[in-house]
Amino acid sequence: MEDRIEKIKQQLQSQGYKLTLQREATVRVLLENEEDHLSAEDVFMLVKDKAPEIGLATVYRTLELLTELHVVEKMNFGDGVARYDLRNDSAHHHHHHLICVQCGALDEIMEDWLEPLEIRVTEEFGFTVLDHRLDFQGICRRCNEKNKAQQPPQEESK
Amino acid sequence: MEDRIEKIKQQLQSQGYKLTLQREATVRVLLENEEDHLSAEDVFMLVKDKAPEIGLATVYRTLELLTELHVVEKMNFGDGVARYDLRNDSAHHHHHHLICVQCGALDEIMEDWLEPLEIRVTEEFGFTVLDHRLDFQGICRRCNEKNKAQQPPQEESK
DNA sequence: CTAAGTGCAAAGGCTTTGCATTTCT
DNA sequence: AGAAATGCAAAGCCTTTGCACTTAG
Repeated sequence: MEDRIEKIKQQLQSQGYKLTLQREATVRVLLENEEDHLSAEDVFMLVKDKAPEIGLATVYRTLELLTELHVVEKMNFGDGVARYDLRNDSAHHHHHHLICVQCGALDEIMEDWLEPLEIRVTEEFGFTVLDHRLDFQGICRRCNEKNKAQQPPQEESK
Repeated sequence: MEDRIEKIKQQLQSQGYKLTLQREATVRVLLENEEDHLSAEDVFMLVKDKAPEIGLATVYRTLELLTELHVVEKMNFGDGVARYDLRNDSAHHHHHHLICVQCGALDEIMEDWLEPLEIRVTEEFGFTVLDHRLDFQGICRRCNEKNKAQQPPQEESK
């Protein structure tokens, strides 16, 4: 944990960036919530516990900086909010998402299923893959079961 | 072409929606630009040729309606603008994207490479797949060649 | 000391909404 | 006729930016 912070610190410093209290607090929040996909607003609220004076703009600026340094990955699930994930740049962190359109649950597949496809992309398209995103939209197990139990209406509510 | 418009018309009517000039014009624009990923603004500008009085709000409302009816697919490439694609709901239209991070080119793979993975998702996660999205980010063939020709600088421009 | 970073508030995009008016069925 | 749809402008989000002040190195 501390060593990972240390590493990110050095990454910042080696690029000539300063190590401010706000930046460290932000990185800590990201580390402590590695499993989640936090929005800037989420990070802001969490980071205020550690650095109450921090402003939302600084959080945005820090997340942008970390994205440039490839420390975090900026993601977009189509709900209009950017979400940020710490990158495990050791192994390809590349997880895939299962997004339930009924209840909104977001599940993850932690394995990387795409290696073979990346090879195909490279060979057939001359395209060098740096990153990828695979999302499935559908009905999650829980909703599937719920629906089976109580025969659902034909029409969607909206 | 006309038959596809007819089909969408009927789809609208069968759900009790009215067939306005604006909606038809919007659908035509989408049909005529099927290969592109138009933003609402793009659609708006194109549709103004056919229906000059139309307002941007109507375009948004129409695109939202068509999304609900699964006539179009709303997409998000992370640049903060929603883009809309007509869905070929006959065959799984599901194309994948190759996004070049250097020049911004957006190429497509028109085949569906994910059938086997969908089966796995269903079996291993009890998740019913309705749709999916697969994007690769990286360097396109053209940029790769350009880079090889003129040994590129070590640092990115920004 | 001085350039980089911060906080605040204002400004920017894209998208949605309220409301009076128009239009389809 | 009556409900649905439209256009316009205003309002709503999330995000970025300008600027004076603070701080890390």
